Amino acid sequence: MMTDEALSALAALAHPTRLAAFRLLVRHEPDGLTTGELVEHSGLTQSTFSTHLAVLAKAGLVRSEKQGRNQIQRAEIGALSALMLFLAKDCCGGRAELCEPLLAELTCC
Amino acid sequence: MMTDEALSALAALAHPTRLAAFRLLVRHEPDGLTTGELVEHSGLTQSTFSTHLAVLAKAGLVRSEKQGRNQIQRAEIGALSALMLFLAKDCCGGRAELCEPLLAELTCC
DNA sequence: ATCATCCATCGGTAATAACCGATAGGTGTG
DNA sequence: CACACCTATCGGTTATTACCGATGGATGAT
Repeated sequence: MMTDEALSALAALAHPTRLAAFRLLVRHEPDGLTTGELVEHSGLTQSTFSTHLAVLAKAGLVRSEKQGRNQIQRAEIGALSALMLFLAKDCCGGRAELCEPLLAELTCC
Repeated sequence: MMTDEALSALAALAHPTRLAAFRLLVRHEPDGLTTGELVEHSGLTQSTFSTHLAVLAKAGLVRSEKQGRNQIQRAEIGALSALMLFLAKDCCGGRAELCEPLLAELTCC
């Protein structure tokens, strides 16, 4: 993952509405949710939420698929993994000792 | 890590200058760098960079320590780990199979 | 004591992002 | 074909953020 991709992923998640939507989508993998359901959860206007969704999509964190007249949204777990790997390499690159506690916590969950 | 903390950490890292500074600090653990050195790397004004540094500090990603008339900045690896754990729990919570590839990559680095 | 250095904060401007209502393009239904 | 529904995009306003120069407090050197 390039720095620019990481930046847009970070920016996409750095918003309450988008982070909540993304986490909700992760919990609904692999079925996904329709845009309308996400809008309801967000409490925002359909148009406002749509732009948030576009940010997530542009960052590669969410992919959408048309199903009838609904749009199914799904979390792109691979993008999340890539982002975490990007962050992890900052400390693990050459200094694995710094990441050891992190790995210990991750493997237990 | 609470959602608000994760949000401020994400927002702090979602900026080219701040992400670069943070990564640089991680690479210079545990010695740290002075604010002046970071300013040089950033290519920005001292005042502008100082506000960026404040964002990182407020998010708990950087802690500073006074040393003479210099201010030594250090990356807070624990905060990075906490953020990654926060993100990881989204997919690992109840569905460890999604995080398996991530863990495989992490343990190898 | 004086002076230079380092850095945080203030004031102000310009750019960016968030939000809404309204519109319009598709898609299924009657 | 007409109609209702779902969703993306446009136009415009407001709020937030980024950036700079300038100021001032603190520290070390002369």
